[in-house]
Amino acid sequence: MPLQKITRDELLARSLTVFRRRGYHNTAMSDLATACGLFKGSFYHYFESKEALMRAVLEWVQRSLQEKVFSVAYDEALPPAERLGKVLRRLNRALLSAEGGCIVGNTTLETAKLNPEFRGVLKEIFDQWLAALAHLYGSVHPPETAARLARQTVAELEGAVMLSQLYGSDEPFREGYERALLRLENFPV
Amino acid sequence: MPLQKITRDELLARSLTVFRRRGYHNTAMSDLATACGLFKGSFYHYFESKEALMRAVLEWVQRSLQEKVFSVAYDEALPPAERLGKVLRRLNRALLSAEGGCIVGNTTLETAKLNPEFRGVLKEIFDQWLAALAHLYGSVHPPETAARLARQTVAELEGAVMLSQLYGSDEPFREGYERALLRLENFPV
DNA sequence: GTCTATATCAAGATAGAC
DNA sequence: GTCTATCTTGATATAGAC
Repeated sequence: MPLQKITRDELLARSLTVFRRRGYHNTAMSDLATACGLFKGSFYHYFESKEALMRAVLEWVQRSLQEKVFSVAYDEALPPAERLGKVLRRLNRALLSAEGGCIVGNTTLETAKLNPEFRGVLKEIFDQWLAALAHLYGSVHPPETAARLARQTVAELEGAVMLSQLYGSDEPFREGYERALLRLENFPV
Repeated sequence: MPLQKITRDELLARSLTVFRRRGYHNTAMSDLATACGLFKGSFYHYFESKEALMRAVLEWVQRSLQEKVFSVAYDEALPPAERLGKVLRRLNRALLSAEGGCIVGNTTLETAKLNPEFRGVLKEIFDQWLAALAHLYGSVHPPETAARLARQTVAELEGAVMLSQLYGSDEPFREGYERALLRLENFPV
């Protein structure tokens, strides 16, 4: 039942959920159109191709994460531990506990090897994620250690989402989340 | 230039490398045929469908890992630390340092949500992987801790492969590898 | 067991009416 | 801005010759 009108941001948001669940190559323009209440021909009024749409989705994710999540790591009004907790909670909601898992991790494994443009945006996202965590861990650890803990945390969270998705259980992810917090307490978890 | 003859195992091995690099949905039967020196019609002499082929590939991976890698964890002729080193080195060669990353992780994120048959084999692989590591960590830690460390290690290695693939650097993976070893030394890494 | 040829279908994309 | 209709391509899969 086609809608009368839809904003570009709404298109991106709905496309995101479809890509996250079905993956990039397995998603058809008709899937996206249906999810947006459009007929598939109409989609090309907004985006010239499926690839351009995915690029726009990833760029939108990158901007949202930087503005609403990673930026919290640099908010000097809060103590580092609170910042980290806030970042992790927001990551969890925005990225990691959604149906279909993590659009960033999914798309990285499926397409980053093959598509340089996707790879570029995905690297930006991971760069900003790593920088935010390294900045926080840097309040307790020397810079080298902080950077290493950031890599460990990101790897662990992405791997934990994979296991949580596969087993249909929150446990692996919750464990990763707890350990990410402990790394600010001078525990070398 | 088509070969004269090819064994089923050779087909599986070559198909595996193609699926690992290109992903499942993005791989065409013609890609697989070319990699095997066959014309695409000939492929259906061995496998009734692309899905059946992928299933066979995953089952083959599962058997190989259990026989050649995970089984080492239970070899009582060696001390646990040596067993763990051996398991990790073999995992590294078989699964994690190959071009295109890890077929198990890639296929999990791309297809496990959508295809119950793939999900079954993939779960088996992760179950056996987790059990092998938990068994080894169990030589130093209580069972609950050992199981948790196994989950942490698997998650971290899969996430590290993702980052290593994306950045074209071995570092994230090597770090995960080192930490996996330290977890047997009573360090809660 | 492998090849050629082909059937069938779905997907990405475009054109033009409303 | 959305719809209908259609073009084109490429993919899975099959049939039958060699």
